[in-house]
Amino acid sequence: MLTQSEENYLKAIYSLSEDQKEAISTNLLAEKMSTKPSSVTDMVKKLSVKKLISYQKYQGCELTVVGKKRAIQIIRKHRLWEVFLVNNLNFGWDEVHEIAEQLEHIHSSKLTDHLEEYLGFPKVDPHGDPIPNKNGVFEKINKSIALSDVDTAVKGIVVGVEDGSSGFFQFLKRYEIGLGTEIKVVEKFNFDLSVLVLIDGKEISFSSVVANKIFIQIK
Amino acid sequence: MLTQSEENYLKAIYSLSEDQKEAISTNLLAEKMSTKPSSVTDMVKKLSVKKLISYQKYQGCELTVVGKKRAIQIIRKHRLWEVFLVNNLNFGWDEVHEIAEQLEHIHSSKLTDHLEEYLGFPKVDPHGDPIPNKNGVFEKINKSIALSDVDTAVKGIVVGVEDGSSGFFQFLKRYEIGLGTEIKVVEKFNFDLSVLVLIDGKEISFSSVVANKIFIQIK
DNA sequence: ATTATTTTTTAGGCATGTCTAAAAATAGTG
DNA sequence: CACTATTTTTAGACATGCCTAAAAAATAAT
Ligand SMILES: [Mn+2]
Ligand SMILES: [Mn+2]
Ligand SMILES: [Mn+2]
Ligand SMILES: [Mn+2]
Repeated sequence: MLTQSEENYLKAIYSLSEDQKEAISTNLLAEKMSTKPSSVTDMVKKLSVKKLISYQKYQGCELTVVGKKRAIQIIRKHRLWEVFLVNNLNFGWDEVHEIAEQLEHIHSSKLTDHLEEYLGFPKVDPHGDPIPNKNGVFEKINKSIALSDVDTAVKGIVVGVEDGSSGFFQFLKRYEIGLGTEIKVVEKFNFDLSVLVLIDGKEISFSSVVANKIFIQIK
Repeated sequence: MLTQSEENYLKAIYSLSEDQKEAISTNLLAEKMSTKPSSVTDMVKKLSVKKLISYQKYQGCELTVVGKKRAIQIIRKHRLWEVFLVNNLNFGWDEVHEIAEQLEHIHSSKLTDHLEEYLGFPKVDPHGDPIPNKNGVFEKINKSIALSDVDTAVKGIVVGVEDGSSGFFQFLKRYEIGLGTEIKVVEKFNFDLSVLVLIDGKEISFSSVVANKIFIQIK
């Protein structure tokens, strides 16, 4: 049985591995976990002994096949609970992440599977992220593109946002942006990487920080 | 924010306080928590500093008003989740306790309240135990009586069972006993405190252990 | 190739929650 | 009222997960 901390490390390593093929460095993982590199070293040693990651001193770490499966199961639980909170308990999509961070650590595969069935085997969570099935399989249908990478004059609909701070969700709510919102890129400014977009007839300027976190699907 | 361990101690103290008016002794609490008296001493000191219990060396402990409220909120969550698991996720009443032991520690009063509403403000959990409302108020309608205390020839229907091991639930399932089952006490044996009962036309002998855990309502 | 910088690990410490063994306090008995 | 038995607390230890400060290794720069 893994501790919550161990599970959170596995999730973090998995998440970072999606962005890069190479091993995850101690410092990068420390950053992600909001902790100190020395703490990370302690933990990767432990996870390595448990064969959940491969780790060589000074060489960073990578999930083993078993470790990756564990990570995906935790993500599965996280996203299923988020669906439940939004669809059934009337939470906003901006309120569920923190609670799901707790619920993802409940140990009962039967619970997870029954919940999935109860929810009608959803394919994506409220933020547009795919939900792995019982066997850890999920489609990376996310051929979405960050607003910052969209060409001028191109439009699309929001299919995902990066799991971020509650401040970011507040921001989205303020501008009435959610899954399905249509956004058109009007102009891009190189000097500060900001993006001028058109939403529901209104022009809005997004900073590069925001433009990097909103993902749209074109056509 | 309380740790899971602290919350479990509060629950245990509350539970023991229902059976006795006096302060809860260190040994009794250790027994209930399946831990050692020395560990209990450590914890009661901590809870005392936090003003959740009153505690004087060698004199046992009692919940403060604040501590009692906390305990009741945890019980509220436990029972609401049990209702959800049985009513919505198709779990059997004998399978939900362990999972609820985990779910009761999720910190979000909004979640609890939304769940309660979603479930339709249930008054009792799947084991017949009352569910406190948002303000910690609940009716002790449990004028039920343990089988061991029922007089000979008296009959009633099962309205509750003591939260016990999964072995106990297996036992109940084997004899097809659930909420609503009619049981008649045929004879009581003083030499071993066993009870001979009649269920659905069949005579069964219950040990005193079992007779103490099944609660029926008469007439 | 040597020095400087950055990254990573080690060493030692702290808080939580548990344990065993021993000491202290309380309760029970004649 | 002493003496014993039980209960409870203390002392010291261990595992987990985190920290700071210092040492060691790897990487970059001169
Ligand atoms: Mn999330
Ligand atoms: Mn988490
Ligand atoms: Mn229960
Ligand atoms: Mn619990």
